[in-house]
Amino acid sequence: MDVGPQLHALADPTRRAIFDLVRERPSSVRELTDQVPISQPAVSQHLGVLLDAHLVGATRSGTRRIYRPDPEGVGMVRAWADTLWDDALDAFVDAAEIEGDRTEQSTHHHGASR
Amino acid sequence: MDVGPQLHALADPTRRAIFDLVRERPSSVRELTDQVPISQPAVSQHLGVLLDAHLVGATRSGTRRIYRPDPEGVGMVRAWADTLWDDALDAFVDAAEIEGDRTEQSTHHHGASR
DNA sequence: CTCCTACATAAGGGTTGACTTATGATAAGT
DNA sequence: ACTTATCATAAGTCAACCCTTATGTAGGAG
Repeated sequence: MDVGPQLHALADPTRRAIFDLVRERPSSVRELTDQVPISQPAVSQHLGVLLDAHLVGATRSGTRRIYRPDPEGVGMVRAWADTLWDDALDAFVDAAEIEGDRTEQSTHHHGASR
Repeated sequence: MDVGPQLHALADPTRRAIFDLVRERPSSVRELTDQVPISQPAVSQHLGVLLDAHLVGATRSGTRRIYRPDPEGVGMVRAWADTLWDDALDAFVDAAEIEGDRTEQSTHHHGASR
């Protein structure tokens, strides 16, 4: 599962702020621009990145475009984060062992835990 | 909860690859450098970013430094991702309602606030 | 039809970021 | 003590990125 586009999109603070606003309430570009200290084209560009990452979706309503969160991209991020958690938990157990064991390392003693 | 540093760190593909290697098995800088197509200083710089984000920790073993995953940063990412999931789910339900309701138009032309 | 609002795209500038080579610091081996 | 191996930091280069202003497209309203 490649979460590259999603992580890239969410790495930027401004873009994450816009994404949070969309999560609070589906909004038009105009509404979002009014709540963020950047220009309207900048907001549209950020929304484009979020759109490519399938983190938000758009539905047209007259001349306006209502952006809302997209479960697809969000679900990918959540699944990926859970994978991180599981592996990190194992590593944490290993680290606890090393904690009381780290004075005797000699050469190769890499006991992989999996 | 500010996951800015964590997301910034994990957004870069090379850095994410290094992080995955560390998760598979705690490793020295030398070992990581041998498995990635960049120079040793570049690897050290990436590890510095991951270290600042508390995504990895380091324990010294002689002249080597063994890097391993840090549950603190990883836990923050997981908790944040779960928040995203919950909120996105609610928003998804709301979006379903709006689907059959999107013609609503207020008579005022300037009342944009929550 | 004409005007106005909403949004997207294009082009340019300033900043951040990732990689390189060169060098310094520390610990182990001979 | 000298050398070797491991890792970090410094300085410089080049591409990616974010924001800006300017312009184009599309859909109501008069």
